[in-house]
Amino acid sequence: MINEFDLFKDFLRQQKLRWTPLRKMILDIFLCFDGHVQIETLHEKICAQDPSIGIATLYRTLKLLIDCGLVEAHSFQNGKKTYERMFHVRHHDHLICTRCEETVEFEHPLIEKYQIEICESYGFTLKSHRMELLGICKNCEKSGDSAWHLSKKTLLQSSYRLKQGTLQQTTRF
Amino acid sequence: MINEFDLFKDFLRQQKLRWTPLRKMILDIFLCFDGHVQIETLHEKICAQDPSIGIATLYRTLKLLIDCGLVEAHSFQNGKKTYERMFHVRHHDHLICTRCEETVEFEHPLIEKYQIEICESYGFTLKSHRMELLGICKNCEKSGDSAWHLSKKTLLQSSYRLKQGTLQQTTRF
DNA sequence: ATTATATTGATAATCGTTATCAATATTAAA
DNA sequence: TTTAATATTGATAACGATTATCAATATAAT
Repeated sequence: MINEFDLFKDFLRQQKLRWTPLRKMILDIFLCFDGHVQIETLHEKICAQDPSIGIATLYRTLKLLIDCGLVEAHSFQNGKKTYERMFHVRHHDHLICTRCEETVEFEHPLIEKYQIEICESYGFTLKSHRMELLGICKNCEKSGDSAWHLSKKTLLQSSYRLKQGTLQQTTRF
Repeated sequence: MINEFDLFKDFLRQQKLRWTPLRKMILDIFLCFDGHVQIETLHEKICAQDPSIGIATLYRTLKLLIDCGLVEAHSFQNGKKTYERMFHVRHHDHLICTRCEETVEFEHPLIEKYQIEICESYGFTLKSHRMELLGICKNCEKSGDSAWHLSKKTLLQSSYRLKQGTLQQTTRF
């Protein structure tokens, strides 16, 4: 049964690139993680094994892993990307609380089925998908906050900082 | 019937912020666009009316529009964000070609229904969702690239450039 | 062996986005 | 109205994640 390492090796050979100890190590460490990993996290774990490894190599290797389909990159609002294993994992989607950021993974076979139908009707070949349900979890709902949930950034704008003392009153009405 | 301008005005008043001609103008221009708009596009159109307006104000105003729920930001792989109108528009999801980035909007009532069920079963209150189906559109499928679809970035890496002449052979096998 | 090519780490560059700041405009208070 | 307080704005510096560059080294092909 083919595994990630074989697939990566094949890919590299086809591209006339090289299967190096470093690339093996990075793939190895990447596969330790489930779900979405950030570069930072990977880099820390890699440095624990060998601190001499540069961040550029990590980015480069991840790009190769993406190109050969083992990994998928996702962009988030904070400007960072996360990298997700795409081989030998059961697909799942995310339910995210927008207040506390609690995340629940779920899957729903019927939704998947309709996704395929939709793609076909537009002449697309479905490769993957991302579905995020954004809501408020039970706990946060109970502790009921303001109607406008301001971003931290906005709240910290200079003009807001001046009236920091009264902020609480102005944001809940 | 309440409109975007009233809603924004209300929001600003509640936050003790000001309803200025500039903010009106930016909202006005933003609403000219359907679907996803990039900062760049907005800035061009705004500068056509008044070239003295700084990009920082545009970012700031967009953040306010996000905070009051009129706009939603999406992050894309190229590191740019797009801004999408979220009021008085029918909700839709996206079908995206990962090769040419062509985007199709669609909606599917049954999927929406299941989403609500899922949320309820986890005790979440659904506020919004994002669903992106990633695939290959008909055109790109036809022009059939290699099994490994290399990112432009990877192809332009220095080591690849050296064998540029033979690139075509090495990438399709 | 010798040559050609790929890999690596260090670090500079890039680029979208944010923060800072001084000048100006607006609102509130007197 | 005058004055004080606060918000807005534009220019531009700073930031931070990612990428490109380059010289040194490693690996493969001949």
